[in-house]
Amino acid sequence: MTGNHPKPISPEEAAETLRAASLRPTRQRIAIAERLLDGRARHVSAEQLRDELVDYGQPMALATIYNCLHQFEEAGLVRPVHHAGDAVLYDTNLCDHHHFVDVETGELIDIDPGEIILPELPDLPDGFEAETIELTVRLRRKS
Amino acid sequence: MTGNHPKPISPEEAAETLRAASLRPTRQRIAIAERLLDGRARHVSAEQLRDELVDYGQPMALATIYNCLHQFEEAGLVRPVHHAGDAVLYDTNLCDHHHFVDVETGELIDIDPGEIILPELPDLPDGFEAETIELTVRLRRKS
DNA sequence: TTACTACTTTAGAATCATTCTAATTTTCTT
DNA sequence: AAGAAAATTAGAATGATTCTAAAGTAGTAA
Repeated sequence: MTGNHPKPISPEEAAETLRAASLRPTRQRIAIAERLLDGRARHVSAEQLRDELVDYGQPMALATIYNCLHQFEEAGLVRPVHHAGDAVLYDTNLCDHHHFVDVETGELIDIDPGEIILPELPDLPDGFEAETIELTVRLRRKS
Repeated sequence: MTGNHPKPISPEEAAETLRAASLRPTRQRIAIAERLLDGRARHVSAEQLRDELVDYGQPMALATIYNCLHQFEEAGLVRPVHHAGDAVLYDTNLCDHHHFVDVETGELIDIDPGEIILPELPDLPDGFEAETIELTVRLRRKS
């Protein structure tokens, strides 16, 4: 329902967000939170994030990045998107929203939420509840 | 638009379908076509298909299965679905349709097409054309 | 602060789906 | 039946992700 943080985040804010999520504010988690939870809608892979952390002066083990992304996911701070063939992308936009996918590059583009009126939820199979609903429009570059 | 074959397929029909798609009707491709193009809506991974082919008495190299699935895909005989984390599933239902995804198992269930009225396509980014549009409803088993 | 315990990070090995390679086999055409 | 082109194959290679076990760090209580 809600979920945009439209402003950048300081290390202190990052630590606070982590504590609120019951995650110890370690150096590594703070650095990642600063990068990802600044309110911009982004789609990053673990490897892209690693490169970004290197540039930012906070290199860390890839395993740590995977660990943190999973913990952030469980805490509801990011959301995985599995569309393109290869790597999972982590989406920092927590609002229900939709994606264009460039089928050639795997790149994701958010669809302006104002543009889409979702249909009503179909009847769900018994014993299940809906977690997310997402429209995906696969795009190909015109030749 | 169209695409359901609501009846089983014989080796001869399979060969014919392959020829129509400019694919040589080899033993392996025929065996796969018989399994996949019988009109049932299915979602199979390469490994599941291999197991099925073993049961069917037509074991073949996994590389061949991947090759064939790609060729079938290019020929428009099956469609890949990339939702669950791990393996790509090949969908034998070529009609535009939508999926429930069990987030725990990765299993796909077709959504009854009558249940969904798709919204209008949003404005596409310049230079792109839409290839497919798909709604995904992620489900979690109620506790 | 100190000491303790639980939690984190880490490098590197392991895994799993998928792709590649180079050699062998099969199909199609003559 | 023979030759050329295409397909299949086993096994190696790749790439994303996960696991493991050891070393480091944070929170806590005295």
